[in-house]
Amino acid sequence: MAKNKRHVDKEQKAEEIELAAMELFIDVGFDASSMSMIAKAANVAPNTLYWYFKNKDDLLIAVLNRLVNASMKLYPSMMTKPLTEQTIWLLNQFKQTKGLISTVHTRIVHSPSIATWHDNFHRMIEMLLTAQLTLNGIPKDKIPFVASALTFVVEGLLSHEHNQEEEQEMINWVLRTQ
Amino acid sequence: MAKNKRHVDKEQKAEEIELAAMELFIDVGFDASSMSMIAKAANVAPNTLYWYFKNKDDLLIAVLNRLVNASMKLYPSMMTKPLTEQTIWLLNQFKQTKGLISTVHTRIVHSPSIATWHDNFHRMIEMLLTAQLTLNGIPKDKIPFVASALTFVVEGLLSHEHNQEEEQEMINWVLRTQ
DNA sequence: ACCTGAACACCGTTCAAGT
DNA sequence: ACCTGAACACCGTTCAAGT
Repeated sequence: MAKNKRHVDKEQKAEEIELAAMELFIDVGFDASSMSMIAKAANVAPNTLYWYFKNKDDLLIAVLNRLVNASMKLYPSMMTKPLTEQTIWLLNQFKQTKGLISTVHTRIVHSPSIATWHDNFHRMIEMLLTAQLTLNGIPKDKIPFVASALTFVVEGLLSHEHNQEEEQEMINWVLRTQ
Repeated sequence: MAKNKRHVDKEQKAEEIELAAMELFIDVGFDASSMSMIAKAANVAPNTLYWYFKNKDDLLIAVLNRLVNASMKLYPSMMTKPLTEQTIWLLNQFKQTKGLISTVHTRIVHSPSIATWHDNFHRMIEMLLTAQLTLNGIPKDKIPFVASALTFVVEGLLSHEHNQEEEQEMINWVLRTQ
């Protein structure tokens, strides 16, 4: 049906825009990626972006979801590995989007939708960690604490350069807690 | 001498601008504080700011130095207290400038002077922590590690809401490491 | 429903001109 | 040396008009 085809086209166009935005956000950063640049990369007029996304923050959220989904798709194959290895893997996944993490933190104050996204993201990570820490025999009452500590260390390692040994050492140190 | 008086006036005007910028940066954030708003608050024309500061990032650096100096002026009275208490105090000092921390991290990529400032800031914190950890009998070879961990935990506690007990617990945990 | 040209208010910054 | 009015190129976003 024509109606269905149109729907598919809309999804496709939105995807093109999100992919163009994703590349620019990662390569040159959120602030330096103007809506005009994104539009040009997606072969549409600048204001066309506003047909698909309420504003630039909403486009950022779409891109963030895409990145998280891509990582989560790969995660099942890591799930059975040791927790240290899993954490290092997660760290490296996030490293590719280093810049977007501080962008999210900066925009939380001005954008309620970014704030909500950030909350949900941390809730998801917390659930994932809680499940894994339980499997690894961490005492139930210590889990929220270790999950927080692990989050802090990963974020810390993301925003300050450390070599691979130091990263290993810090992650192991958190996980040795009991 | 007239020459000297002129010099004093220049310092005073620069101070007024920095104080106006500081208030706005803290209250509404760096991005939301336009150069025009800052100029109005300092009773000068917008382009006058560029006589005193090369650009908006340089004005940010001046404000950051002001904030750090204000904290460091209070620090000596804390120096003799237990390390846990010192860290909590430091955490609370930084809490007032929560937003500027992620601003700095975001701008590092685009501004070499912000990047340099950030490096120097962490070098200073590292030195301060190294001295204090030594006084507290932490083994010499463990110090760089504990200093990093403490930095990560403080930054983590700054960007994610935690209650006072949790803050205490996390800081104690890092310091218990040996 | 989907897309665009043109415009809007604003941004950081520069420049020529004034004292 | 210090300050400004006016302008520049750009920004995110809106609106009226087209298909």
